[in-house]
Amino acid sequence: MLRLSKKADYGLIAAAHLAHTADLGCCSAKDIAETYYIPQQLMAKILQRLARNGILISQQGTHGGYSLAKSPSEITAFDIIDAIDGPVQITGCVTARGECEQTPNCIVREPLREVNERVIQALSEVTISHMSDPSAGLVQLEGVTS
Amino acid sequence: MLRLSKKADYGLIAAAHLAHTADLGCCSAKDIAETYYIPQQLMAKILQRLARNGILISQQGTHGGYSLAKSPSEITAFDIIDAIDGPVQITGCVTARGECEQTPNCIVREPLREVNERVIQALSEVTISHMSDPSAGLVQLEGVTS
DNA sequence: ATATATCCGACTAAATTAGTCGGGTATTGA
DNA sequence: TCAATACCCGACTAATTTAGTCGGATATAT
Repeated sequence: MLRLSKKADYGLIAAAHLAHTADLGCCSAKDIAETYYIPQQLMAKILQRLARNGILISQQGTHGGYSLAKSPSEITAFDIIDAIDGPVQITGCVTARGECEQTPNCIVREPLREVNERVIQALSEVTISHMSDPSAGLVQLEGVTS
Repeated sequence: MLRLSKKADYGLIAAAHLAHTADLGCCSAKDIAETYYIPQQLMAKILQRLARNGILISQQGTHGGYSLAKSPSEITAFDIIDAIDGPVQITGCVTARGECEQTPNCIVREPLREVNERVIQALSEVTISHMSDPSAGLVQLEGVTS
């Protein structure tokens, strides 16, 4: 249904939360999980992955936790989704070799590759600062129905 | 992984195929399925759904089959994906009421709603004629790193 | 009539995603 | 030093979604 995974959703929420509370020092996985009613261990796993991808900085030990590795305006929705869900690729065959052997005469590949890039572009235009400050909307779109 | 379903893929392929072969009269589900090595009954189901959504016209009987209901340039990738996979919504809560009860303080909803509209826009800009004629590329994008 | 097609809901199978478990390491503070 | 807290991480199970099948119906051209 062309929907983000829950994990990616949780990751975005967590990043926005960390941007919100940046001045209070770091937050633990537990803190964030409890705030948004997300399973603790799952939240932990997601934050670990974001840390491994250089999006968050982790601090171990008693008063440890996570904080953003960069300024909220330098972290995009794409970064987070890509880190958690793996590469964004609308169709299986946008880059892959070896998937479409059955359909060597595939006629939709190239146009969809371009769509894919546009989707990535859209995701890259939304930063965490957009998310932590709802009033900072994106450029207005015109005439998109549904 | 933010990927289209196979059904949607098959639907796009079928529509592009029908655009290609429009002058030869209609194609049966069997024809298309065999050409692209797609399970016949599955292809049939997909085409039925596209017909129900007014994207294809069906003709029953011995030399029946499907043909496009409109000109290839008037049918978009969005139309097909929407018909097959249901509404395009990146996050569960972009429109829904009653999903985010747990996270009433959700801070990512609005920015993601805007991203969602951009995705829809990107999908709406690709028509079947783009797909059936690979040389007719989209407007070039600049500087999107994958 | 019969062969070929669409039509459609219900079902099973496969794959993916969500979430859990268990055992580990680092850091702080009593 | 020791206990408490928190990150780290792979492997596992459960839930959900997607893919594909089955069976029986209707329409239509020859």
